[in-house]
Amino acid sequence: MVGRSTRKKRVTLHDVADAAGVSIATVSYVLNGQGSVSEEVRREVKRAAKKLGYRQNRAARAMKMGRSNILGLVIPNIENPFFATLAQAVLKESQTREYQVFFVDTEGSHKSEKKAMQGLIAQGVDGIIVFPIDDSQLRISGNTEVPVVVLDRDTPDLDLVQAEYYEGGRLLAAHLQDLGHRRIGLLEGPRVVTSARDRTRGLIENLGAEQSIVWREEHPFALELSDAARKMLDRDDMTAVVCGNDLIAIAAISYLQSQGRSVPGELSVTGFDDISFAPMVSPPLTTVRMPIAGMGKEAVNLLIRRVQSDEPEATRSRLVLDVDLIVRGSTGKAR
Amino acid sequence: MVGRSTRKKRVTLHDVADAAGVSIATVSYVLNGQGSVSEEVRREVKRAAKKLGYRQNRAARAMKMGRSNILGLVIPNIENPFFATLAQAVLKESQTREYQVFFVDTEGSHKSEKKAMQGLIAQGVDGIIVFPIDDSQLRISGNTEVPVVVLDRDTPDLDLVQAEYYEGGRLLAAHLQDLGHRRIGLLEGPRVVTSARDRTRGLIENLGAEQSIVWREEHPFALELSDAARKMLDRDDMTAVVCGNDLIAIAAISYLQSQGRSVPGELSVTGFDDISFAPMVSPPLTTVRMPIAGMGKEAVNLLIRRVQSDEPEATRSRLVLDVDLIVRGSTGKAR
DNA sequence: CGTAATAAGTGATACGTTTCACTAAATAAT
DNA sequence: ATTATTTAGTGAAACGTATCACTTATTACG
Repeated sequence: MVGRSTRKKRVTLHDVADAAGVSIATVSYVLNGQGSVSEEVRREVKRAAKKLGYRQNRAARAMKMGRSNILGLVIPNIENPFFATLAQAVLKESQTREYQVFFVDTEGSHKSEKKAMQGLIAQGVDGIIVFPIDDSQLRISGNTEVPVVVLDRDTPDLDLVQAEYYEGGRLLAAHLQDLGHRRIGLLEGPRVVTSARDRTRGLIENLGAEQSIVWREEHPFALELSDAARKMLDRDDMTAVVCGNDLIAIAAISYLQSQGRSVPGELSVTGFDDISFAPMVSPPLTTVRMPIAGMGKEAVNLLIRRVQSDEPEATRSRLVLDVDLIVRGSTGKAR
Repeated sequence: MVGRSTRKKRVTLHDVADAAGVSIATVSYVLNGQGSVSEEVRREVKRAAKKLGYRQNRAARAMKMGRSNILGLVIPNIENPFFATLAQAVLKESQTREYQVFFVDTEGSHKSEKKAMQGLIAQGVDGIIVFPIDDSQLRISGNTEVPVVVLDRDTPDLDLVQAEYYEGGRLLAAHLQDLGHRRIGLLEGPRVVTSARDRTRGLIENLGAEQSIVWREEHPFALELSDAARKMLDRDDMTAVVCGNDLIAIAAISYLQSQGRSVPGELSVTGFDDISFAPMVSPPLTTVRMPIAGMGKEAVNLLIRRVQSDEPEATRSRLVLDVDLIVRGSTGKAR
């Protein structure tokens, strides 16, 4: 029955100053570790602040400073485990750097993506990390008022963090060649997405002389298989199916099995990303591991550096991270 | 070459007032649709505001109003698709209600959960939605300064949104009985979590006379199977395994299959939640569908109502949503 | 000892809003 | 014609913080 909720008034610098018998300027200096103030007073102020339960009013601080210590994070779909992992990394790194983050899930809508960016700027974020839906409106932020770091999609003028997609495609080509696969079906990601195109290029340009793509079909990065994809998967002229990402691969395997076809006995299937579910499906997925967490972390670092340096004209950064081939059970010797 | 990035000064009410030849008070009234101002002036002000590209400074507004229009969302692990879906719903509903949300992933750490709540309050959020890791420190927010809505975990004094867990357990019991399963293994969720206990209770208290739990093992809500769990799954005295949630079920199926045991031929397996992957694993998962999105949405509504009504002593709400049994391929007749 | 430099601390201002209290003009009521 | 009411608009005071410019006391320097 002690502390009956909802204290009416918030404790302010003023209150602390009164309690400690000093000026509010001094309190401010102490709490920010600035100015010159004796050890004695410093201790007393800290004691008073703690005792009264003082908490900085961030809104006031943000207004005074012109900086909010808030970042914006815009992603297409948090239900995709890839983005979940990415978001987690971004949040974690932001946390340790003392930034809070406004999170927006555009659910794949361009309109919502645009609105999100606008909204975040209006809210006064210091910077934005965005994983665009596709390449179609890269210029969203052409003349934006805050620093922006773009993930995955190559964008003129903006800082970029991405991975070695081409190399990932190459690794898959090599792996399938080792296993003796000659006729390959391709369930590629949206062509309007740079990173999807790069994977495909990496694959195709590194196929062995005897290997070939017997069919290819564009498919969204989602768990629900399109009719066209099903039709392709029903074909019998391939021994391996390369999928644009793990979600597509998982859906494909599920469909193939439902049709009574064995993976990898009859067909090998590969994914891309290595999301957390990849090892848990049956059979476990052979895939290309993306440095997802690393991308998130680097994006935050890049952005904060940009936010804190006042020279906005610093040259644009472009960070490209390594990928690895992870061989699991969904690929095997070609029959 | 038109708008060379980084405008130095932000446009303020002052600028708009000057441009429109009125006072800043008038501008404020117009932009907020308040006060009494002639249609003529109103138009002129709006025109000026648009022309200058005025954007409200939320920090200043928040300071003046004592409200930020920001909510906090605290969840244990965004990589769990359950939480991803939940987060998505919360974000979406907040968006439409014109709130931004600070997102914190505690990654299962109690310390981080506590810190998150503190941090959010310090940041000046208007309210917090929290899905606690477990019941251990419900009192995190006993005498908090902002409204809090708790998801899933029953907490004294705080608004609550949850689902019919007990009923979910009952549905599973009935389903397994229909299929003739008599000897059931139980891979239950953490006992320290109310909702996990309720599922188990619902199951056990509604078993038929001839049914029994032949073993039970506590297991975290995660994709990685514990050694103890593996040991239990190796046993041969059960015909069905009931899992605390879908993640555990997916992991269990994966393990069983790797041991050469067939699901549902030899063993039936059930999950709980109906996450997006549930239908895509092989075999597709029989599970209890949680109204995940509904929970998120209701939580936001509850919280905003609480935030906007200044009577904090309103009686505590408790919202319990329905669940459904979803029968898929992972359960079959007992052998 | 006189002066310069340093240390410790304070008052006041500005950040961009919202809103209260007020004026001045116009209109309505008696 | 006087008074009361409404309408349109303004000035100024907060909100809580950070920090500049300043004072006073202390120490260092030659």
